[in-house]
Amino acid sequence: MKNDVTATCEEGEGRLKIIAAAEKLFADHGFDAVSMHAIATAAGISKANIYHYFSNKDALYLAVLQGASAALRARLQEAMDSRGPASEALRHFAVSHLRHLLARPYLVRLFLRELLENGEPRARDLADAGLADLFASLVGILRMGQEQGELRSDFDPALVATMLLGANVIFFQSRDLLRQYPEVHFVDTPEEYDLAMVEVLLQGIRQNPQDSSS
Amino acid sequence: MKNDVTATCEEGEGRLKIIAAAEKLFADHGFDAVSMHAIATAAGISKANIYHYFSNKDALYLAVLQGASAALRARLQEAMDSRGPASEALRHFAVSHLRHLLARPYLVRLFLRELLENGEPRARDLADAGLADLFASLVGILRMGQEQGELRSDFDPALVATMLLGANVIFFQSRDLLRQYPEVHFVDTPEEYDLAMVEVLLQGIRQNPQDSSS
DNA sequence: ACACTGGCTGACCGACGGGTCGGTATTGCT
DNA sequence: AGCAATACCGACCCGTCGGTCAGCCAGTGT
Repeated sequence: MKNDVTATCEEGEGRLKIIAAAEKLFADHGFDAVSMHAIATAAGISKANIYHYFSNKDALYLAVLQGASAALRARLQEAMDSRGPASEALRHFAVSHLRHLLARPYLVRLFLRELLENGEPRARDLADAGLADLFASLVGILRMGQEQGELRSDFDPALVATMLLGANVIFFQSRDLLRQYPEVHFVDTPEEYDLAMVEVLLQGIRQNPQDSSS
Repeated sequence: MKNDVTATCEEGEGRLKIIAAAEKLFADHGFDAVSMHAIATAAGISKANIYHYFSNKDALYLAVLQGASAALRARLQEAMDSRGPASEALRHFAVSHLRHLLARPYLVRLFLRELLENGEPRARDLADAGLADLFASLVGILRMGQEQGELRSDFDPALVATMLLGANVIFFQSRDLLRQYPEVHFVDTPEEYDLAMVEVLLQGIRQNPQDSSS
């Protein structure tokens, strides 16, 4: 025993290689479509060796999800600190959120997969908790904006939070698909997309009497 | 041969039972997690009998997807005929779209699953085509509204179409999750959600000088 | 009565899945 | 050096997978 605790979760070079390989494969193909042999090969080790680190396939999957959850939460923490006016906070949140989605596509797809699952719970709670965090923080921003009079108070913060999250998720999820349509020109500029999206949320799209220029 | 054509695709009682069972199972658990035996049991027939109707598992899956695609497209046709002012057309579209999503949750999850897939193409194109239809029709409505001066012309129709679709999809996808939060009270009233959502899109959420009452 | 045909089945096959076992290479401590 | 623990592997076990096959059992035309 060279150090105090090894049973927690950190350290372990081989472990990390396994998790990294499994993360990508699970995200790309789903739990059942990925064999332990495939993971082992991708990680450059033998299948039996995986069982040296993880008791079974579910445990490995859970570890991957937990790692993903921790990573995403950590990175999204930045998006969640809201300072300044609500409009600015919203813009910051949206752009930051989308950037993190795009930076970790495997983890995100892992989460979306879990959200779709209707059979084994496996790690639903983890995915749920992640989304709930985002949701709560967004609602907080909006409510603050309402209390300070910057935003109208006759709309449901939860509704707008859902819309913003939905806009980001669908952008992430159907980006490749949208890319095939030439009339869509925001596919490769996520920040632009998000800024315009937040602007629509903020200003609305209906022709307003007082602004008709540009 | 009691009737003219049997080789096309319709009719076939056993066939339909198989497809119905497979549809639910595939939507709930995904392609790889569902065994032919499970489908057979759910359909109340023997596994071998499935191969009497479908050449293999992929063919069955494809048939399910095609059926789903046809069903969804047919039902969504109603949502896509846009008459009247753009605002009304949008409301109609959104509510109708969401209603159809909620009425056929299995099919929809099947599609979302396919959209997530990154491995075998299997039936990506079908799912893609379905989404593209919706997208195109929505963009059409918005563009019309712009040309007729009802909507501002400085926003990207594709952007707003994406937002609306995203809002509906995320509502569908995370409905159960949202239900656990008491502050969210639109979970069980999809029409209300969609009307409010479209209203936000149309009117915006920023405090406008000219309207401050209710 | 007969054969024939289409819906249907249980028994079966090879392949591959997750998981185990016995054993070896490597490391680090004394 | 000796020793124990760790990291790792090839071979194997057994259940289940997708898929096949020979045949059963209605119905039905002759």
